[in-house]
Amino acid sequence: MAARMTARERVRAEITREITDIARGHLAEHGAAGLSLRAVARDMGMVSSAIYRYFPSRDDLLTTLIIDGYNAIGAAAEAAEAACDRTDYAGRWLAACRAARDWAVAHPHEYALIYGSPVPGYQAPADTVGPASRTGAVLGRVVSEAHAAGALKPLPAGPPGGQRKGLPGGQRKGLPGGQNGGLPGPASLAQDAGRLRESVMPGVPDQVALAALTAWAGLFGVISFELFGQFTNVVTDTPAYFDRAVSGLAALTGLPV
Amino acid sequence: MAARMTARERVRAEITREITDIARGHLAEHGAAGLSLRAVARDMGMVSSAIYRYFPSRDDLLTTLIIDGYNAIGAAAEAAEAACDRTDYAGRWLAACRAARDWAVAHPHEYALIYGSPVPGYQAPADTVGPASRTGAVLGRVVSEAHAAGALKPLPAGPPGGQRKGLPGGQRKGLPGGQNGGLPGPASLAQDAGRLRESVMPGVPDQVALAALTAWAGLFGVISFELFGQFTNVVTDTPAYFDRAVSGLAALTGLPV
DNA sequence: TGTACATCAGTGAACGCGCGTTCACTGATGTAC
DNA sequence: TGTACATCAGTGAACGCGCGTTCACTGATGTAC
Repeated sequence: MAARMTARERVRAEITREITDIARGHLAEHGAAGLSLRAVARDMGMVSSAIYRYFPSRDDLLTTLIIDGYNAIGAAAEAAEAACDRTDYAGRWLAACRAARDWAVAHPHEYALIYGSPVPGYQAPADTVGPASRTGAVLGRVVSEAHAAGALKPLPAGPPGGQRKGLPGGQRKGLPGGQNGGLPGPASLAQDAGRLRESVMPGVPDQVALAALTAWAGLFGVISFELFGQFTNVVTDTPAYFDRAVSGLAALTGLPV
Repeated sequence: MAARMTARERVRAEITREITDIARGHLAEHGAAGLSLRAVARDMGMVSSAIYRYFPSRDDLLTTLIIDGYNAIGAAAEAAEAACDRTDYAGRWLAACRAARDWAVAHPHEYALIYGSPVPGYQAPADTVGPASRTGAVLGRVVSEAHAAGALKPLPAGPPGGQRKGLPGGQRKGLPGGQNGGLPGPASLAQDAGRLRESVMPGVPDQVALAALTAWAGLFGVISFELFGQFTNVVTDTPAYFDRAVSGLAALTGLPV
């Protein structure tokens, strides 16, 4: 990216990009588990060992693809949201969600790589967490700005005491008891909500933060169901259904839909 | 299962079960893409070609595991829901959701096999669709029985005309125009809702059917986020958060939470 | 500007591994008379 | 109850394939003086 680059450096950057592009193509054909350095090398017209000048191992190539994927879907959501009227909070929410879905539909295997089953034997390094949070951060910003502007509808109060009445047969696994002074659910949830407030949703109440978290997970549930085939023979007009679904999810947070 | 079985048939059933059990174990260690007939045969103390007496190909073994997985999570949800007071609709919903999550947490790789990224190169045959719908059917039954009993809160009316106002830049892909007489979204969605009514949610209004669909997708979004690592460093008390989340999703349908 | 040396990209062979599937075969178990 | 034949489970060898990674190497490109 720096202006001063030797010819060698420029060629190196170019070839690195070419490798990741070809790897993305293979991802689309054979999935993450089928991504092979040898196959990429073949498509590059190189001998397989030459790839090791650019990526020290297959997992490093995968990591690059994962980070690129998170950045791409995050950037799409950011750009769509940024193009909206600042006071149209529901519009901003919807735009971000649509952008995420559009990217996913256009790049189903990259989507599966980042939001699908973990790749067996692969451990995501710490560099992925920043990019991974971009899309959620967009959604969080919309909610917290709506809250700051007083544009959120009030939510119905949560269940008193936080923990629901038990089921017959008591099949809920107990929480590690007691360290929050007898109200295990709420205290720990308040901590989680506090962390969300600090990172992506400044100023919002616990309830709103947790609802936004659910809306975020729900968004990707809907996208995954569409892409992974659960909606086959169930939803035919997926774009129309998607708009409905994410409007419903937005309502969980109090956004005026 | 029939009472009359020859010794040979019983042995065959037993060994078939043993193969799937071992295969499930391998799934847990190496993921779906790493499931190998040879490895299963090794663990059985058989030569690899012997497996072909029981499964004609690797894909058939995978199909069996997929069907078993759907049946297992569906049966868990059914049993938990059946144990509840029939008029406690929110309790029935929560019980089914918790059972689904508990099963998923206990069988993460089987869960990934059925609700994660599609296995590359594998095409799910028609036998999977029945079992695949069991969990959703439980949730749908709760909602439709609650509706029949008049226990659902009324939902706010959907957006008039169904289709939201466009985004700046008009990035929505157009629906194939016109065949529903100018209101593309709602008419097609009404069809989808009608199909849901016929299959799993008799008697409910379109809006409720679509909301239940979103709640269903949202449930698995939350489970997937937990299992696939998206909640790492975000949610610490996952059981407590899960209860909150699925209560929120239930509210989308009008269930009294 | 020219030369000597260091750095780097790419080669080609090899290591050691695992995979799905086919095939002709041996024995054991079941069935019909 | 006993025998002849058919069915089936499991064997062992083989086919043809692909994989990640290492290593000593050749040339080309860059750098320091």
